Amino acid sequence: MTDLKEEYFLDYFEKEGFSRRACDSCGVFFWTRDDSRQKCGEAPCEEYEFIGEPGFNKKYTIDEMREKFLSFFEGKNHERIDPYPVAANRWRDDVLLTQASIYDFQPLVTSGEVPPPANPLTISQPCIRMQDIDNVGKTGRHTIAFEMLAHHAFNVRENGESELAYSGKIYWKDETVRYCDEFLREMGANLEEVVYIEDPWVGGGNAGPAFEVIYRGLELATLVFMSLKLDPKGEYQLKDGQSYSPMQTYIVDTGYGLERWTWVSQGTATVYEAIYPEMIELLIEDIGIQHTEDEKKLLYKASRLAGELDVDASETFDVAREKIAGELGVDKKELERLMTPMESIYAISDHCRALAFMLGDGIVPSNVGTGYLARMVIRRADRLCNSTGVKIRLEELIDIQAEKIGYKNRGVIRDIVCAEIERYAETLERGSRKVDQIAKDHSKLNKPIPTEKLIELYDSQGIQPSMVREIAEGAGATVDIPNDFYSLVASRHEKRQNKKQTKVEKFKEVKTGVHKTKRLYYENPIEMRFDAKVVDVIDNKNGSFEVILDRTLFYPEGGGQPSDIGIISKDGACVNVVDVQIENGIIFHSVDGDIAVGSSIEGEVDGKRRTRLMRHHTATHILVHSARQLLGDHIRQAGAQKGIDNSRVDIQHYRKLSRQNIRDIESIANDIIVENTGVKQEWLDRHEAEKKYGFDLYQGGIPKGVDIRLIHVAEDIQACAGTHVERTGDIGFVKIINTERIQDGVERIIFAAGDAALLEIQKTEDILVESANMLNISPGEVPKTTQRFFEEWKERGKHIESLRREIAKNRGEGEMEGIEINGLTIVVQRIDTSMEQLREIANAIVEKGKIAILGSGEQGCKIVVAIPEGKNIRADVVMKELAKIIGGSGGGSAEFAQGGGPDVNNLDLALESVENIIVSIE
RNA sequence: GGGCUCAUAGUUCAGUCGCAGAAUGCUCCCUUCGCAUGGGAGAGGCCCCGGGUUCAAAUCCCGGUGAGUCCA
Repeated sequence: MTDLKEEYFLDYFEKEGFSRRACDSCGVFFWTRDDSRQKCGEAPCEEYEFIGEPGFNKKYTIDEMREKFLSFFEGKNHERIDPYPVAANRWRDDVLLTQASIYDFQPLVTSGEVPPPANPLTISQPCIRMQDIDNVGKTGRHTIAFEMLAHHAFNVRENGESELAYSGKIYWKDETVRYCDEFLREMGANLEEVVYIEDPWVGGGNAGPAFEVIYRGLELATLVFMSLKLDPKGEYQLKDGQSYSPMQTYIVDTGYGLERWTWVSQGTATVYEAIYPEMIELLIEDIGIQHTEDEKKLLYKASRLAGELDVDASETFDVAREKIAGELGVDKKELERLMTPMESIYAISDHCRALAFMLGDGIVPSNVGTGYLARMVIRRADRLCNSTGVKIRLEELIDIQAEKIGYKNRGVIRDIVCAEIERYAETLERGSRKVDQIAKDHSKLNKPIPTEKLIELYDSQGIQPSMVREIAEGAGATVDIPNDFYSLVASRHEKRQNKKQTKVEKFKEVKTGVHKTKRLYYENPIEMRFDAKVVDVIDNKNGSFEVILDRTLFYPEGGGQPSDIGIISKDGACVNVVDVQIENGIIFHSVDGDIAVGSSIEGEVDGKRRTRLMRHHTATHILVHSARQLLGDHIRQAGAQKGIDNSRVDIQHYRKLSRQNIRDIESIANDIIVENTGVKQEWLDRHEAEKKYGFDLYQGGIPKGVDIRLIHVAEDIQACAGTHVERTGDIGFVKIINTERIQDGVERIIFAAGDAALLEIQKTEDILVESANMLNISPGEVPKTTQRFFEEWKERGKHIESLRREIAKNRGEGEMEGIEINGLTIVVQRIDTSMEQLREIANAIVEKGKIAILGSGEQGCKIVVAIPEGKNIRADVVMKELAKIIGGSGGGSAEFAQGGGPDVNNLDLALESVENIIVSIE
């Protein structure tokens, strides 16, 4: 086992006269030009030294700094790349948000499968990191939204396998550190004060040596040399306790914090004041904060000290704040009064910028995935605005940031925020009613609201414990919020089951020499017959075989399109193709009979089925495109499944689709079909495609490979591997059958196209006609008549009810003779009628001051016992005795009991026993 | 993707095997010049849908639908 120590001894350091030292304070190793340096230089080992004393030769705005960096590296032969969306799940499915520039190139570029868009390259990548959300505004340096300035170089080892998509060495550690020094020098930094800390980097299955670049207390950049991959047998053991071995590729992964560089150049008290001064000013004015000169000075000093705050390290903000107050010699309460609103303003500014990025890149608030993260941030910002007294509406604040970034979909962003705030207000309203109820209950009992209840309220209603306390105190109940509240919530979720589906390695035994199958279905999508040679056959030993052909028209399952089926025949004998799969470019035909390797065969695809699938596939593209035209650019496919009879496609949208929306989407889609435009396919280099059409290409998943296949339908372009009709008119027409909301922010559209659509319409029409026939009316009259019938039905129900009551009353008041037992008048009767009727009659008898014991032999055997108030006998006790006789049971209150049993034959016997029972009870 | 909670009068909710309830709104009457208010009477329910258990289900169990929410 080795560590990475020798990796840090660079020729560049030697040449430049750096020396390696260990920090007196924290013990880490670092490199410096200053022989007298004792400490690593990073907070908390040292204070921020640039506050009040800008560290560069000029103050930069965030935009100027970005441009400075990118053009610097362009000057060093790097190509400038456009930023990727912050929603990383638009091109990779293992993460939700973009958290670093290297995310843009994972996993396909870093593994060497796909070449980088340029090499070397430079980029300013917007990122969102939710991990630090609690620190935002308080530490002076944390933000959830930031831009990572970066330059990357993708290298391949000399003995690297030739099959990788790029090759050779661009540059490695010495050049990377030199670039960093040069850029710092150009900015006017004092290189004597720059420190390179050794800090091995580990993440996402990769690792490598890395430097943290520290200048005047602040980490300005991280230079990562990704060169290792997770390997249980690897020779390097790193800080995560895992073993790593060298990768075929080795990659320069740098990250320069745009906001921090801007901050150092300005020397403001916090990073926030450097990056969005206009917004902070706007908010201060809106809230109406006016600080005296003394207060300003105090805040300034406090901000500087706050750099040491870090919830991970210090126990709580409370403790840290006390320390600051002590150091400044002011009252903690007074300090809080000044700082809290400012901290809120900083956090609001940051959250709004994060939301502008998220919503601008098409994230729709939801209860799952990135949408959930967006929802959390919106709610947090909304709470901050309310508690701080911000009067400007949140959507306006977000819009300011969105405008600055330059998003075009600002109308939609505002609408999303409005909808989300509205919804949150409803949730809070609902929640506070619930809490109020609970609080009242507990204050009556004089008990505190238990923690268990708090957790349930948070988990299932989304009510913050602090809100529970607020409401509860108003209602006179007490609440104890445990310090580890959120970990208690987490432990409630811990019992997760890790049922990872391991893909059956069914095709493993295929010899490596087999070539990729030639895919004829792309060239001839309407051809259904073809000739081919059998390349290999796998016997599944259960009567089925996997046949590999040199070429095929059979479409393998993929992209939500089921596989083709059909037949393969040889000399008149044929086998059925029941399933088709693709693995590494080799297509496997699952058949129900053996065929000799090397034989020439004729294949025939089930054309009717395939035609329907193609229609549905093209219709899917058209529907998504139509929804996009109608509702906005945030509409994105969130999943799809093509079928034979109908298909479904899920789209992202922040409001429930209205009936009108559905009709509009339908008509736009059918207009495209009537136009009968051509459906074109195009193979394009993936980076070129992304550049040309954006990441909206990847609606139906992210394809593999260097070249990707694009499908053009009208103005719509999507990366897609499926089979399509040749012209939109071939679809016939498309009909939306139903829509449902499968998650917040995701609507499922179920539709049919062509003859399948006709069948679906006929089906619903049949239902209507059948209904109409039953009512003896024409279909057009169904709604009106049904309405009338329903009203009448209710009316009659009520009428019958009142008649029954009247009958019961009459019977109860009638000539029914009671028997006298121990001074009680008891009416014992068998009336074979419903339970309801028995009850009514019994009630009427009770009204007269008599006891009623009534039995019915209808639907089994029922008995009701009713006793007027004040009689010294319990109805439920009598009932129990009677029930025994009829083999059942019963119960109720002292005044009214019901029961029954299966033995109808014993009913009369039971009623005859009443006298004995009552006597025995007494 | 996983977990939790909820569904009852127009609305907000209580009820938790045994007669379908409250508050509010609505209609009418009384009080009042009128408004606010106060008093009285009344209408308003496939207790979300479908199965099961039970003598008996709004209530318990299973499935579905719809809504809310937490986590990855």
